[in-house]
Amino acid sequence: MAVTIKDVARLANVAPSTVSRVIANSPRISEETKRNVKKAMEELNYHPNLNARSLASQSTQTIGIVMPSSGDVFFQNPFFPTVLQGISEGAREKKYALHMTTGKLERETLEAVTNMVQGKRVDGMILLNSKVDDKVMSFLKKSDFPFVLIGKPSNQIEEITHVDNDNVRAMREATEYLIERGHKQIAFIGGSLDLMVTVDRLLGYQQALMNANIPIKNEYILHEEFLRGGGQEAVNELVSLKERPTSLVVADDFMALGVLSTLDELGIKVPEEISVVSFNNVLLSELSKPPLTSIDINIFDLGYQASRSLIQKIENSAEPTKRIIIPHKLVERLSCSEPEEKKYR
Amino acid sequence: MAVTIKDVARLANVAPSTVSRVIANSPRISEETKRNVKKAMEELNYHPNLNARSLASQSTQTIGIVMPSSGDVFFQNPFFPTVLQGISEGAREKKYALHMTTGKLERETLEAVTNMVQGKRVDGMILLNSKVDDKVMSFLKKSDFPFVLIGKPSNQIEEITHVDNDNVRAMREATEYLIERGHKQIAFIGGSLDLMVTVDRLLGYQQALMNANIPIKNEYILHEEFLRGGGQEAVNELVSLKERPTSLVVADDFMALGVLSTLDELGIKVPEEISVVSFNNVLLSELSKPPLTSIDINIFDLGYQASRSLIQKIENSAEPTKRIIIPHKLVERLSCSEPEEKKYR
DNA sequence: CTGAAAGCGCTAACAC
DNA sequence: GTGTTAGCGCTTTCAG
Repeated sequence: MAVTIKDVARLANVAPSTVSRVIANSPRISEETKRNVKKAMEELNYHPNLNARSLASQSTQTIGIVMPSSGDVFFQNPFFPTVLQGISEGAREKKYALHMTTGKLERETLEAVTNMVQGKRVDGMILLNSKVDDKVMSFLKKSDFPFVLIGKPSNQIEEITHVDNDNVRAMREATEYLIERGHKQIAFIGGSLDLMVTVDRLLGYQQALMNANIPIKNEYILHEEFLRGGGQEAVNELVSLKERPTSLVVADDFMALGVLSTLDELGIKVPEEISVVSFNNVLLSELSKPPLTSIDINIFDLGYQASRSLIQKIENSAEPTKRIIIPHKLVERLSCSEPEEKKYR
Repeated sequence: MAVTIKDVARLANVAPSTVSRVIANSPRISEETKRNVKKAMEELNYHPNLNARSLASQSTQTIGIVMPSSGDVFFQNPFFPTVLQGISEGAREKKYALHMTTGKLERETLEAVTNMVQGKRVDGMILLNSKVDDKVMSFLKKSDFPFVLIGKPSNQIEEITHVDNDNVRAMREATEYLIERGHKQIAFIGGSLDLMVTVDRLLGYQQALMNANIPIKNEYILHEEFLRGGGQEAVNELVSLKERPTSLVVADDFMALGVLSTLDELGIKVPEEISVVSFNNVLLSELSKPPLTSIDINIFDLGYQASRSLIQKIENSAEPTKRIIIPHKLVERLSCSEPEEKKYR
């Protein structure tokens, strides 16, 4: 059996509770005994049993994450590891660990979450995919269990702490960027309308067009899977239109990559014939041909702020509900045509 | 306070131990009481406290993972999420959860691992990056704690269960593929020699050349970071050689992407002037221009088999040490020139 | 087949 | 400042 607090206590000639206090770094312990106890711990190579500690103290110093179900396309997208990296860094700084489960079906996922929450395995949860009518979220809400959402909740916005970008504005700016470059036929390639991020971006797109008095055409608005395949299909539809768009806003770099490669196969030149602005600015947007002009949404920060604010909430239950907006930035590369003025200079 | 086993026991009119037996699905409990107890659990919405259970039973049903330190380039590479997905799926099937920590420095990582192992947070560990002289690994070995390595250990191969590809053969085949296509000036762009995967692949490369009686030139062998930046630098070095190589084997698709884009900038055509074979076959190898011929090493399976064999080891400590070799496969695309015969046909 | 009781290793009142 | 003691909620002998 492993070395316990009692062994340490015996060796240091103190009571177990004193050892416990030393671990917790209680202020009302004399420096001397602290030293003694620490020496004893070293000597025995003592490490606290975290299960026992969690059981007694009702806290785990662990954050739970609902991963996209294995097999989910989300895994393929660089978004996931990056946001995880951010979460992980925020947790590490506060000495929290990460605990994750997957479920294939929504039912399984819910069960896994219930287990880890009711089973007291974690002190709080970070949710990644804010679906409309999310069972996991309503469970957490009902249980009054600390959680934060990355993305935007579909309802009860004011009552759910979440970390998000201003996707409406971001997409408006992306679209305006194209409008400034003289484009009027701008198509939108987004993900599923079940996702709030798509809803917001579509809205931003429409706002930009309206502000510029450009009519909104339904055949220019496409919804595809957040994956490269989506990009290909979308392009095929768009180029067969009689009024072919001269530019595209694409909701994800990965999709944009599919778009680019399909356009290339069709012999359509970017940016000469079609301009493309995409989202996320993951590494590969720099390596594509041409390099993609992309909105950097600071994915890492999304995760980082999520774990920080979750930990705040865990450690202070009076912490108010918050909405944290992570700034975005348009990164210009070579996938868009130059504005008219420049051309004629 | 949450509902406990006692509440269930009271409602079902049995002893707490009986409830416990029902949870464990003990065979020596009458069907009737089982039903009664289960009904009571439902009624009270009972969920076992996993910390208490772990404390009493000395098992956690969770697997620990050492993540690459946040900030590590490894995170950027699609390898990581894919292997994680495999691990996660293997764990899910056996109802194991995942627990992860990061450390920035090796010291921090070791401490985190020590905490989770000695702290009894996990039943076993999966290690991802087999470095030469790995402290974490020697700690686990010394503690006689179940773990499996993804990759190849730098020593004590026979004593460490690991899941790996046959990287020597894989790279030999990649190189032979180029030789068959008439190439004699073949350069090798790999990662750091601290990584066993690089050592193996370099060996395979050299074997192929030797078998074909092609002299091995040191200036054709480059080691760069496993990231796109690496690819760019490597190309710059290689093209400035007076005997410029006609083909490249690249240890990673991401690097290969950097290679491709640099070659493009230099106006060097692939595959006409230089052929490229790369490794991993991640999604983007299909989307590059030209699409990359790449060795698919089944990253998902690497993770999947790792968690499966870890769980076997956890559940049966007599389980022998194993070496699991995941098959690879060369996926032909368009980044290599055709063999001579074909050209003249 | 089921119950009683002794821990698992730690924390947190409550004493002194 | 430090010790004593009673749990945290579960599993697991040992009886019967």
